[in-house]
Amino acid sequence: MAPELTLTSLLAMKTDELREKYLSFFETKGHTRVASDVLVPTWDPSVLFTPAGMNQFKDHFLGKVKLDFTRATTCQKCMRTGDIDNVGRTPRHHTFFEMLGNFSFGDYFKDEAIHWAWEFLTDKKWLGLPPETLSVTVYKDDQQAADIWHEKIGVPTSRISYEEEDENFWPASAPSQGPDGVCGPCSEIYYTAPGREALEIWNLVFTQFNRVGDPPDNLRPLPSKNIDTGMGLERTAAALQDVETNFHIDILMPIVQAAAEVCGVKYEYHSENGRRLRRITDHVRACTFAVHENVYPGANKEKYVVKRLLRRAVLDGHQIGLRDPFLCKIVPTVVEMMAGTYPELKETTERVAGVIEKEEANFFATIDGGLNRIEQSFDEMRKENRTTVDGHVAADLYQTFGVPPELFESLAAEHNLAFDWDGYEQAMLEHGEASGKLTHTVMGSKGPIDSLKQVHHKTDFLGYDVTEASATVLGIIAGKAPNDHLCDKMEEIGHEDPVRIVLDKTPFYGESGGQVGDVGKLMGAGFEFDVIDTQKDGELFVHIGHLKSGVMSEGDTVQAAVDTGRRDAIRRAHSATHLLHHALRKHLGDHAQQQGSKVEADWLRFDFTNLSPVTPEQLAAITEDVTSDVATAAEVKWETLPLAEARKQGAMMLFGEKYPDPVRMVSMGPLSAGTNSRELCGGTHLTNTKQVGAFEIISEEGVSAGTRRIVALTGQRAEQQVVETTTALDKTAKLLSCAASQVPEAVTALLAEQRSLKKLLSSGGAASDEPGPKLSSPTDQLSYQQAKITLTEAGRLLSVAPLAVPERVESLLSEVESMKRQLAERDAAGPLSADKLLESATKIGATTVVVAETPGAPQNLMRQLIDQLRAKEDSVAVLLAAREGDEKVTLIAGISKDLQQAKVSAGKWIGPVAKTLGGGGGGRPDMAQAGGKQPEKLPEALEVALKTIKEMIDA
RNA sequence: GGGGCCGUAGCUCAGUUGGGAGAGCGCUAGCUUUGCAAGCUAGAUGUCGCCGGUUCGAGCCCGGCCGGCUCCA
Repeated sequence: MAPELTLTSLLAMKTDELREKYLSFFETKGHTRVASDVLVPTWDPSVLFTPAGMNQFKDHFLGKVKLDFTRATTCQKCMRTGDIDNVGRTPRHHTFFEMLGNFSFGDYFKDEAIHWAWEFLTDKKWLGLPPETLSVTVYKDDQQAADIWHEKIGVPTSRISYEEEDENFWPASAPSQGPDGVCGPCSEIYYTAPGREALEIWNLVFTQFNRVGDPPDNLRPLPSKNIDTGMGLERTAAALQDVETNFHIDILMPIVQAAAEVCGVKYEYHSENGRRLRRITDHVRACTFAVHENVYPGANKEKYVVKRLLRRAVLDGHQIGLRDPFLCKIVPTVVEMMAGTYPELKETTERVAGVIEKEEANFFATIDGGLNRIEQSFDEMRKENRTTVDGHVAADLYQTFGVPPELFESLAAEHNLAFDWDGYEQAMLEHGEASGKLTHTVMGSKGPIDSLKQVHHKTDFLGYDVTEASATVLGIIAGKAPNDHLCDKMEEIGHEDPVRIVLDKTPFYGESGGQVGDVGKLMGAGFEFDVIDTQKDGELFVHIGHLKSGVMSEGDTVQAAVDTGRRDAIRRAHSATHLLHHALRKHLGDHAQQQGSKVEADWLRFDFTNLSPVTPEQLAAITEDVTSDVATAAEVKWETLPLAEARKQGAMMLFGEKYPDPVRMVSMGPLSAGTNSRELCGGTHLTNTKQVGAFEIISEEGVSAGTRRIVALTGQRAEQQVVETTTALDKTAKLLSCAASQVPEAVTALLAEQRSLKKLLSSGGAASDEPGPKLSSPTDQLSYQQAKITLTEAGRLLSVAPLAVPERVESLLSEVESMKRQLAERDAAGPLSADKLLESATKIGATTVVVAETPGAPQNLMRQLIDQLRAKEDSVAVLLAAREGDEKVTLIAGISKDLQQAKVSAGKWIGPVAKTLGGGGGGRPDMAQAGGKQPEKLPEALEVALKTIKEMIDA
């Protein structure tokens, strides 16, 4: 052998070439090449990201779906964040990576899997690795695999090792520790390049057991055995290209270099910056794919993971010395490197970079704020002479303000302070506990639904064509998970927990694609069942509800009837959703893609991508568009056609949705603009847009950064909304006695009047009669759209919901009225002044005592008068009282400094006075305030005031 | 889904058993200077996020809602 020659030829093996070779090799072995599933499989609630190649085949393995093929091969985009701390530090760890795999669903097993793996690795036509560079491991009890490797393939026993269940079993340690369900031994293949350590490149999983309970004898053979293998693309490429880390392979090194350039540093493998650049490379690649699939950084679930990945990478940049967004500049390189296999990335490069840039800027701002908080914390530590940063404090700062502990630590080091990582970890653990845990659904779990799936696979959906049909009861499930169970029959009426019924076919729509499930009735011989919701579990439709009368048994024939009134309302809302989507893209641009939607009876919620709020004018234009689309009476059609054909016709496709092939395409048009709406959609629709009836947008709001939400109504609910809006505006106009169009002006004027009255009252000035703005008589007619904008505008001015405007205006008017009354009262009592008060003063020794009522005086004025009196007289005690309406009295007392020194207190003085009035009060020694609820006792109270101050001064 | 923090002048924020809404920057005017930067003096600007409760009295206490930030799962 000439290793140099081999090496040279291997060096030419590019990553893209390896991927292609793998897939075509298994195609020659009868495998169907299946495209990579999405990275964020929203169809699978048990995971946030696709963790392995087998994920998209879960149901295939479990026999829950009808199989179109029994052998498949894929290159799957994957993401794992479990070992996130190791990324960049070790040669192999990634968050985002690609996994090559071949799968058998009850088809071939161990023998073929091992033979083909060997052939692919060693045959000159494929990878052509020298056999002596390969070694394998098997599970200690899997002599069958060991025999195949040794006797059939010819691997010497010296290169076959036996491993424990924690290493060579899937799931790890399943035999002794569980979980129950399908599992099996694995066999790993290692490659040892000249001068390098052995590297695991391929794991063959032989799922052949069903685990039932604890050992012994808990592994039962599966009737149908499966093969699930995984070859790490990056690590195998690294081995073939003879580089020391995955990050140096042909598709990753250019990203590392781009990162180095953007960060303005030189890339060195063994350096802190080297680790940082590799981490940046990994994270920006992961985020590019995630954002491409419309998963934006956010507060929940996968969105949160994306956010955390981005922030980690930004923090690395920050510690390198960057202060402005930079990750976004690496995105084009990522796309360039990955576009060979994933050309769709090119279509969204700009948007992806934009989203990343925004989040980066956001985080730099968070860091800035954090720096101040960290400095404050150092100040406190200096005061208390501590030299170690309290981990709990750091965790608190992180949890509350997002201050990264790494940042805290490095600044602490600069101040020569230690950092308590143990305390930090502990605090974070406590926080995790406090935040609660999420229960994961275990693969291969044995719920009653799963048992049904094994037998029946699917319910036929008839609801596109009919709303009533005869069907057979396949299963009745009662009780709450995990204690739910299948029943042969049920007769209990009035049970509290809903029962779930599975039928062989049904007109009921199961909740999916944002559309809620149908309600209705199942009727059979002598029984009646109320369906309150319909859900889908896999391809089974589950009718949830209550038995109303009779006895229902498995195998019974039922007449299933959907509540058609509600169904029609849902159809209106769903078709209107498509029209709205279409109009949004026309007015805002093609980026206004659906992010999520919910369709109920005559009610719809639509989330879409848009960076800024939609203006009222845009909303009006969008509403008008939809309304005229409705008026156009365009035909609504649906057809089932191949995915590729639908794409060609320009159907809108959404990420994160798993489209079957063929797909169902819903078309409407031609619409008012002459274009058509085409969406892939499984929902129920109208046959003509005219049937939508009325359409009304009732709100537009932000739901997370870069995403807006519109809520709208259709049919009667929309009409009712129109009436309510019109009525509210008319009522407001009447209250303000102005024309509807002038409501905003009138509201502004009213607010101004309220403000100036408030000011007048508190300043003690005289009332002035400013005429309000001249408004025309209430006769003009507004179009509905104008009326809506007008009312919304008024609502904005008053900071209340549009429909709450009349109420708010009414209360404003009455407030203004009462202030005017108060002003008038004060004017009637004549002007108040310190001199005038002095006229009624009495003397107690050297002290001037003023106890008086100051009608209509607000608190502020009373204080001013007291201050004036204190300035005029050397020794003075003042107590003023003013009625507020018929039920309240306000008292304010103040005394001069000499009296305070003589231990006289305004607070103590005012107490008994307030008590006389049925109130209480207090304050500082020099100035006190109190109130009472019985104005009629004011004269008596003033007597008490005089008496009390006399006693205090004399004492 | 759950935890924490924040919402006070145009901006950044302070507001201490609940008792006169503040500072700095910015803004306007005047003064000073040959001019600029700046300096001095005076002044204006607030539904204290919204709604309700407790209280004689709430920016402050309690409850609900809205908005923003943040962490955990």
